[in-house]
Amino acid sequence: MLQSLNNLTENTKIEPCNQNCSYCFINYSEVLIRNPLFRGLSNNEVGNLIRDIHHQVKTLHKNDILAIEGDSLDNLIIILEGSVVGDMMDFEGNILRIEKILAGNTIASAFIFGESARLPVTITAQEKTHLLFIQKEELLMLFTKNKIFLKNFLDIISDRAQFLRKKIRLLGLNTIKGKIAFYLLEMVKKSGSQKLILPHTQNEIAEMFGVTRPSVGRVFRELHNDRSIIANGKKVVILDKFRLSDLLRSD
Amino acid sequence: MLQSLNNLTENTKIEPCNQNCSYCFINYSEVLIRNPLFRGLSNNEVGNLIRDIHHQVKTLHKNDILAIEGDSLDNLIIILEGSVVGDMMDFEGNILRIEKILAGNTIASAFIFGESARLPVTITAQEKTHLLFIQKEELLMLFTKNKIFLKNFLDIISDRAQFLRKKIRLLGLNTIKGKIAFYLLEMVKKSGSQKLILPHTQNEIAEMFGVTRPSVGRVFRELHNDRSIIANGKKVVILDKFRLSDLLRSD
DNA sequence: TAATGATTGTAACATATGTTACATAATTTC
DNA sequence: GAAATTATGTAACATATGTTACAATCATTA
Repeated sequence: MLQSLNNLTENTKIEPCNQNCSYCFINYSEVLIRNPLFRGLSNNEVGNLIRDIHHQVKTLHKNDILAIEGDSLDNLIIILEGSVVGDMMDFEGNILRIEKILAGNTIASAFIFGESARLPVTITAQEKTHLLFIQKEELLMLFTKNKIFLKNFLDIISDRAQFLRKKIRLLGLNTIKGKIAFYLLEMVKKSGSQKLILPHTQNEIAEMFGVTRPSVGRVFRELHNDRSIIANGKKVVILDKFRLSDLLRSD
Repeated sequence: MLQSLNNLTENTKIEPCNQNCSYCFINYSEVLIRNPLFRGLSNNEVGNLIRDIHHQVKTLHKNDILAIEGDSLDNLIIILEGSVVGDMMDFEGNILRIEKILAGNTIASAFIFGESARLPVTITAQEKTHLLFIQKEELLMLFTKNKIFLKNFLDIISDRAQFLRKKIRLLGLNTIKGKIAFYLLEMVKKSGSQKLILPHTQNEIAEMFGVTRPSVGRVFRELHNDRSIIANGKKVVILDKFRLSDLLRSD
């Protein structure tokens, strides 16, 4: 942990780009083009947008901590390569994992403005990760220069709000069994199959919902015993999708 | 309930304004001026902004339902007078009260854009309420015309995101005792006194946190018994603020 | 003011979840 | 491939919370 913080100081120093940087455009244009922030803009337009602003690139190594929940947030942060996770933690060490964020997405974009712009979560790199930073003021300038860019940003923010809404609903209205049912149904949706190899350990699932690992195991056992699923470690076969849906106290 | 829906159809019909409406400006400029959306703009500028766009005013009576969670959201909605509450409900009738919103504020502003712009909560009037609607497309136009307006909107959205973040933290990392402690400490902060007359029934508090009313009563009793508070109906005296803080698994 | 409805207090019991500990199996590292 | 580490399964017990019910008190209405 202390070592990670040291790494942060030494190896993740911001590399400022100059005014007409082509490094980012050449190296990351593919990623940026795919970013929802630039949807509907041509390569040329994206290039111009980036070149016109002061941007910075930062590299994180696996397990590096970019910032702590509550740190001030003055930039839009785009993941160029790699992935990070966002966690909430309390002083007893309990972890609530909010999200894993992949390359091509932005970090905490809904939190950049406001009377006190602070990071909602602690950001940790899951692997070697490259991040592009755009200062808030530059961002505002881009909004006035390009309406599509502005609309894209607003769309992203509202999608993020929907994500937070879903989280609140899940945490506020569901039992652990409901939460696991939600998780399994999401995995089915993602993989398009009732036969799953879960991409998370029970511990990770527990962190997603702010519960304990043995409780996660217990719920899997109960679902197995009442024939909603066949559970064998990470291998899960969904037997009764409707019964899972019924566990989910949704709309 | 059915009666409320009928009321919605008959008495809350949108009153469209014409192109140069001065009705809204004359009647609601005081409220609008105070709205964070118009912060830093002169009366003149606010008047011009409103007059230039197609806006509508809608009236709700007490207990009228404006819209159901999941309904499509095509407008920015500003509360001119009155107040509403936003609730999430599941199919078993459990209610999670997200917020009471007062005049001078906007409803679900963070959710207006996005790939599927939908209301995050069911909106119910607490009293007779006047709402101003600005269509999404008009809003976008206003952003390009007035940078201050755009910045204000972005600030509001980020404040809303912070609100949602806090909600998630509270729901995901706290026991009922922690949630009540949070509630009491918030009331102390609002009133500036350790002697409180709570503005909510136990049932309302239960809805705020998605728990049951007897559990709320139990927690009050336990806090009373361990001398953190003196609780006598809605009258609460905080005896040990630090012990309450300790119950709150916060940062 | 009396009646009615809403709120609060609380008990007994049931259910859900956390805690702790240990054994076994699976995966990763050297 | 062996050793070390991590993940999973699970039990026993403790604690937190929900459910149901009823009595007492308070607030509102006629």
